[in-house]
Amino acid sequence: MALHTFSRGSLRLAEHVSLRMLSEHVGLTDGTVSRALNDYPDIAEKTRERVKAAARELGYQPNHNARRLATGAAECVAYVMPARTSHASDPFLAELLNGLSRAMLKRGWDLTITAAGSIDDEIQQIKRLAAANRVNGFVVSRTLADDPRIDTLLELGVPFISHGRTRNANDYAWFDVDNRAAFRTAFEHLYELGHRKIGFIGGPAEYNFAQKRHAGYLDGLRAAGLPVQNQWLVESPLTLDGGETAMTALLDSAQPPTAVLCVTDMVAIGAMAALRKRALRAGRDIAIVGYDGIAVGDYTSPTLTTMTQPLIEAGETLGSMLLNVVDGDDPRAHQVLVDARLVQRESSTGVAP
Amino acid sequence: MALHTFSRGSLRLAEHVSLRMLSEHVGLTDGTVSRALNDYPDIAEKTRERVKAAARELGYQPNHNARRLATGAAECVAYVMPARTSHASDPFLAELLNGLSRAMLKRGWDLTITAAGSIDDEIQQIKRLAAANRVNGFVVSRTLADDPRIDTLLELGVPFISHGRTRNANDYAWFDVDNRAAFRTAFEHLYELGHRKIGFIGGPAEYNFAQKRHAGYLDGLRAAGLPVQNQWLVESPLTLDGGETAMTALLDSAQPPTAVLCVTDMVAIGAMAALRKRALRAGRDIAIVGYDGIAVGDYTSPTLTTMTQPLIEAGETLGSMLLNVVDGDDPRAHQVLVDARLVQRESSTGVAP
DNA sequence: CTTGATTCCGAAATCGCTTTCGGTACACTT
DNA sequence: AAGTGTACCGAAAGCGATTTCGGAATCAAG
Repeated sequence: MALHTFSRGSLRLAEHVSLRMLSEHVGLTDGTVSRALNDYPDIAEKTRERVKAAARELGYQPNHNARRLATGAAECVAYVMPARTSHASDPFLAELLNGLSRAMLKRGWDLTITAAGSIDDEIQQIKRLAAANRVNGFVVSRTLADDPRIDTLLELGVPFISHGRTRNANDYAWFDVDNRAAFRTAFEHLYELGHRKIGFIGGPAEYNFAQKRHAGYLDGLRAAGLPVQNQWLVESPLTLDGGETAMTALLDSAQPPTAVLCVTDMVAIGAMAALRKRALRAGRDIAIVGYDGIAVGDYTSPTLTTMTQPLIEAGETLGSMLLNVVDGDDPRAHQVLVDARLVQRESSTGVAP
Repeated sequence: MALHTFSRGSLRLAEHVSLRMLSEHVGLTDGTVSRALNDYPDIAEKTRERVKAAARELGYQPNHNARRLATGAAECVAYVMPARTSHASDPFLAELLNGLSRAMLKRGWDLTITAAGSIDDEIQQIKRLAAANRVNGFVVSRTLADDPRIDTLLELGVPFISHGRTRNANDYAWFDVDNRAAFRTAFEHLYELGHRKIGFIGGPAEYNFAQKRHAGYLDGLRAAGLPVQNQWLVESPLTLDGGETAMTALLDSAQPPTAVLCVTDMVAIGAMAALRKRALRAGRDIAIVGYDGIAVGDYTSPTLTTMTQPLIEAGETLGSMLLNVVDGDDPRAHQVLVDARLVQRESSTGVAP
C-alpha cells in the first residue's frame, strides 16, 4: 500500500524531466530546445550539441502522449490477435511478435496487441483503434480468402500489412508463402516415391492458405494425370484431434490412399496418431507430409516430413514493410512471396537407412 | 500512393469528431460535455443523457493521447517478451496474451508488448517505458530466481504483476503454480509405480521454476527415503534437443535410472526421442514424466504423462490482478498459487490396456 | 554607411481533453 | 422579502510537447 502510493507519487515528480526543465537548464525556451532535439535547420550547430548533451545528461525522455497529441502521429502499430489464437493454431506467434516488436523498436514506436473473440470482434477492434487515432498501422495475419478485416482497413484507408493474402491481393501490402507451389512440391515428392493414391486433409475453406494448399494438391494431381478422388479429400480443423479424426475417415474409406498431404503439421501429427491406433506406421504403411516445419516434427515417431518456411525473420520483415507503407510508400510495392522448402523425414520416406 | 495519401488526409478530418464538435452540436461548452461524459455529479441528469446520446450518435471517440496527457494516466500496460521467446520456450504465450488483452479491454486500456534480446535489454525496455510515463503497469513472466527485472520494477515503484515468483516473493503481486508440489506429486506417481531409480532432467538453474521443480524432486527422494544420486541429475536447456542430449547422458551413466522426471514437456519429448534411438520405449523400458500439459503430449508415441496447469484463464487472471494493483491495492494481497494436476498417460504407465 | 539578406532564437498558438474555480438562477428557509 | 443554500453550467488554466511566425542580431553587398 505504502509502496504503491510512493510509486505513483514521488517518483514521477522526482525523476521525470520535462522539456521545460531541460530548457530552463540550458537557458533557452522550450520551443527552441524542441527544435534543437528534432534537428531543425534553424538551430545553430553549437546550441544543438549543447542541448542534446544536456538532454542526455538529465536523461530527458519526451512525454509520448504530449508529442503524439502535438504531432497527430500515434507512433504505434497494432496487431489484432486472430480469434481463437492458440499455439496449436499459430505456431509462430512468438516469433512474429518478436520480430514485429524489434522492427518497431528501431524507430521507437510501440506495438500494441488486442485480442478478439470473433472476426466481427476483430473488425470492432480495428475500428476502435483506428478511430481514436491510437495507431498508425495494423498487422493482420491468418487471412481468410474473403477477409472482412482487409476490407475494413482498405475502406478506412489505414495503412496495414497482411501476413497472408486474400482473394483480392492486389491493392495492399502483404507477405506470404507460396502455399500452392508448396503443396504441389509436396505432392510431387510423394509421387516420386511411387504413390498414386494420394489423399489430402485440408483446413477450413475460409482460410486463404487452406484454399491455396488445396489448389496446390489439385495442381499435383493434374500434372500427374491423376483424377480427383473425392473420397480422399477431407476437411479438418487445424488441430491434432481434427487430424486424427480426418485420417480415421480416410482409413475407413473403401480404398484408402497410400499417402496423405496434411494442411498443417498439427493435423499431420494427429493423422499419425490415427495410424498408430490402427497399428499402421507412417512412412511404411502410409506416407504423411505436413506443413509448417514446427520443431516437434523432428521428434515425433516417425519424424515428420514437412514443408518449412523461412519465417525466422518474417516478423521483422513484416514490421519494416509496414513502416514503409505508413511512411507513404505504395502498398503495392510491398508484396513479398517466398517459397517453402521440403524437409524429408521418416513419415514419407520410411525409416532412414 | 494515391491510396495512401487519401488514407492519411481526408479521412481523419472527415470522420473524427472531437469534443469541440460534440459540444457545439449540443450547445454546451467542451468542459461541460467532458464532465457529462465522465459522470461528474455536477451535471444535470437530463443534460448528461442528452450529451451521451449525441456522443453515440456522432460516434464520438475521445482522443486517447489528449486524454492521457490531461489525466497523466497512460491507460496502458506492457508485457516485455522474455529474451529468446519461442513457442518451444513458452508454450502458452498466445493464451497469456489473449487473456491479458481481454482483461485490459474490459477497461478500455491498451496492452503493448516489446521484445528484448537479453535480460539487460528487458531492463532497458522497462525503464524506457516507465520513464516516459507510457504505461501504468507491467507484466513479467518466466521469472528467474534472482530476477533483475523484478528488482528494477520494485525500485522504480511501478505497479506490476509477475507470472511466476522469485526468491523474494513477498513484496509484490504474482501468480504462480506450485512447481515444487507438482514435482513431488510426479515423483510419487513414479514411486508408486514401483520405480526406485528415478532421475531428473532439470532446466537452467537461473529459472525459479526450474529450482522449484528440482526441489520437488528432492522432496520426493527424501520422503521416499532414497539417496540423491548425482549421476541421475542432469540440467538441460528447455528444448527438444536439450532433452534428447540429457536423456542420452542418463542412458550412458553407469547405472541408468528406470524413470525420469523432465522439467518440461518439450524436454520430455526430446528425451523420448533419445530412448527411441536406443530402441527403448518410454513407459515400458523407462518411465518418462513431463510438465506443462501441452497438447501434443496426447499425440506422441507413446503419449506423455505430464503435470498440467489450469492456465486457461491465467492470462485474464493476471490482467485483472494487475489492474487491481495499479488501482492501489496492496500487491501482497494479490498472490495466487495454484496446483498442477497429474495426467497419467503411456509414457509412465505403459500402453493402456 | 545604409540596405537587404541570413542566422538564429523567443513568443505564442495549437493539439484535444480534463479539472478547478466561480458565478448565475432557482428553490429553500425564517 | 432578504438571506442562505444548492444545482448546474461557463470560463479558463493546464497537461507537455510541436510548429509557425516574427524579430533581433549578424553578415554581405551596394
